[in-house]
Amino acid sequence: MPELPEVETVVRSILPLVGRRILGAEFLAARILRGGDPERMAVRLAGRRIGAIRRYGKFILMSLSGGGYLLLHLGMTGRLSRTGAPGKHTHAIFTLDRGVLLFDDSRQFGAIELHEDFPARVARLGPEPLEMAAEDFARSLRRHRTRIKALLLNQAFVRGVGNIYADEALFRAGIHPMASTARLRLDRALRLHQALVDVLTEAIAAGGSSISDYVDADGRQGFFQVSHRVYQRTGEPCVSCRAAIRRVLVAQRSSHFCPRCQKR
DNA sequence: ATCGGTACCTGCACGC
DNA sequence: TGCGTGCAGGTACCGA
Repeated sequence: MPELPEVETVVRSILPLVGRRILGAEFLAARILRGGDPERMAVRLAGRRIGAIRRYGKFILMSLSGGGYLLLHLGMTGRLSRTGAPGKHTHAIFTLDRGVLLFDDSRQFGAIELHEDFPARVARLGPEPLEMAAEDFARSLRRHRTRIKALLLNQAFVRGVGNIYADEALFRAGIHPMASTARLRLDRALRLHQALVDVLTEAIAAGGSSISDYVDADGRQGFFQVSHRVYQRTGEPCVSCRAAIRRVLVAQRSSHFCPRCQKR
């Protein structure tokens, strides 16, 4: 589900939680805590107030009173909800002084962590693509030796790009997903940066892509999926040249591209 | 230090 | 109807 635009939309939908106090927390699936102890974590959370809520790539970071951070990752199928009742895949229930926050995740790839210091795994992420200068993006890109699709998915290169927006940006830039980064000419690298900025900006404005069941914390769907030009359009005509969209595996991930418009 | 492959989990669509 | 297969927005870990 959630890449940068979806997580950004979710974060905006939970901004009303800033200033709320956590009265209690209940964790129903220990796996989501990644080794953390449910009981101890609940005790440590109780009584703390939610401060700033920020997105770092695909991570959601809430600062807490008394120092420390609650770190959330939605994985593939994670959802936050401020409304509705706990269901089959509800793994965490935060009871607040006003309202509630539920964490649902059918595939359990998501994570909830409590850190007393700024989390190292967040500090290790690459820059935000929307805050990065085009020249820095191009320079960094050409230092790597891999296929461009794999690099876009590498969160240490830029943070927040996932399978949908990698494919969509590559299409807009006319670059084949298997193109070699080291041999990509400067003008094409700069064009890719612009394509990435454009597609992410448009997707945020659309509230993200709702592929199967993605919704924000208020249950609202995104509608950028109707603007996808290649992602999951295998066999359909290219919006630009009518050639059939193809699908190949790059770094074990489906990659959708136009064989005529996108060059290596 | 980097890279590709695999594992982790559940649900769904599809063909037989 | 049921069963097997392949696929799905994610990251972490392994060995090369």
